[in-house]
Amino acid sequence: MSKDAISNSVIRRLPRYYRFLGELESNGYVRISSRELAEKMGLTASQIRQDFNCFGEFGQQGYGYNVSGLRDEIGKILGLDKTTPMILLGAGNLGRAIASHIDFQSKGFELVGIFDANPDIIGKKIGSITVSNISELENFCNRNHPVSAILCIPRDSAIKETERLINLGIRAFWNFTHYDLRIHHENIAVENVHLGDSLTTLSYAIKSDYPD
Amino acid sequence: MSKDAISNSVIRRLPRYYRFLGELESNGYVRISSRELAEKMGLTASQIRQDFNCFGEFGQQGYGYNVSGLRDEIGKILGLDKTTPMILLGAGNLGRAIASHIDFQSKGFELVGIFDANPDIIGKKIGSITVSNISELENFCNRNHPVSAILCIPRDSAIKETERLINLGIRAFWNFTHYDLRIHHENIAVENVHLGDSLTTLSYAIKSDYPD
DNA sequence: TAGATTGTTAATCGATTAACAATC
DNA sequence: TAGATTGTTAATCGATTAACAATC
Repeated sequence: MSKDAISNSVIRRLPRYYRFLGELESNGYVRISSRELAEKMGLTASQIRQDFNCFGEFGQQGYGYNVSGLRDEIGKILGLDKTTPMILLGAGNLGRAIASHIDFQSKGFELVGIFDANPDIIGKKIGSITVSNISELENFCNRNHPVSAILCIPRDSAIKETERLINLGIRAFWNFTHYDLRIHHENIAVENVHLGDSLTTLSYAIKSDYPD
Repeated sequence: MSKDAISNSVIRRLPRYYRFLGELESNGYVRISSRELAEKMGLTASQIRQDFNCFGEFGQQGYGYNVSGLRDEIGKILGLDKTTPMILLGAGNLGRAIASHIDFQSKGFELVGIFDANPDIIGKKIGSITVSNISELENFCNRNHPVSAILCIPRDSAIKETERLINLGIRAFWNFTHYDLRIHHENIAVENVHLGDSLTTLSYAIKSDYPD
């Protein structure tokens, strides 16, 4: 908002830059040129310089970029320097796996609550969090003010629960439902993850290679 | 290969068309115009017609598209009319969730084997499949000839296991490892899924909205 | 200073949108 | 036949790449 709107293509590359710079840092790199980074990432040096220049001048002519300095800058742009409370709806197979597999802290979030409707699951612990009855959502949100939510619930309940969550102050959705969330409210962010679409793309890749 | 190469942007939209057409079909739609489909999907009618015309003439002037006919055509393009055997490496939280959560059949695959190195997991059942010791991989592949693999293994073993799988005839990877697989062999397909990057993007969206 | 590499402008490429003749 | 909507060409827009002057 402060600068001209950054294009979506650039934003989507930032997490990958952040990851690569982290690896370089662990491997002892102190500086890196756009040319060398491009080689490692399979991009062009031009693109890398254009991307970084959307946000400011992070490099130094004749030297390149300071690896850890650049990583920190990108981390700040991505908002990884602050964490935001997040809740999970749906503690089935996928929900449980997400809750235990993802490193929320390093992605700018903190998982603070897990909710489900199934009595067999309510009360069980996932990591350090006890699964609550989804009817507790109102109480919980009024007390703890989470601003983001993961949706691992059945497709059919997605629309209804989304509306409910928006009314409770949720402003960002990480959606694993088999349903394309398209929010018409202002200032609400949605990241749809369609694992099925991803696998389907692989089917195309493998089968169109070897025509019969 | 038969036609001029289809651009990646088009391919990535096909699974979504396929999903929407399936829903329309369930809801009793027989025909649909590009204009109406565009509205429902949040695209332009132009784009939809351009996309479909990459593969042939699926519509009829003055009428539009036959919903189930069009869906079948796209299914065939995506290779969903045949299934291909797939194995899973790594039966931790995420691997188990993928194995039980994904409908492989409808995506053109059949899950035929699950492998892990952890003795606590080997021998356990996930759905109808018993987890095998990863040392059995050679035997299994020589007997069953899977052509695709899901990687839910730790980052560090990804490179080594990928090489091993390629030698065993695997031609497509669905990669959940925190590592960008870039295969230099010909005719090997990779679909990298970076859940962490997806969540990181959401951090950006939510935090850049409200500058401090 | 000379060499290296950025920041940035200009050129190219590809993808999306608009327009319309063909045709059901 | 008249109306609707496709298939397809042309125009626009945006993203990537190339080039180079600025500068460390």
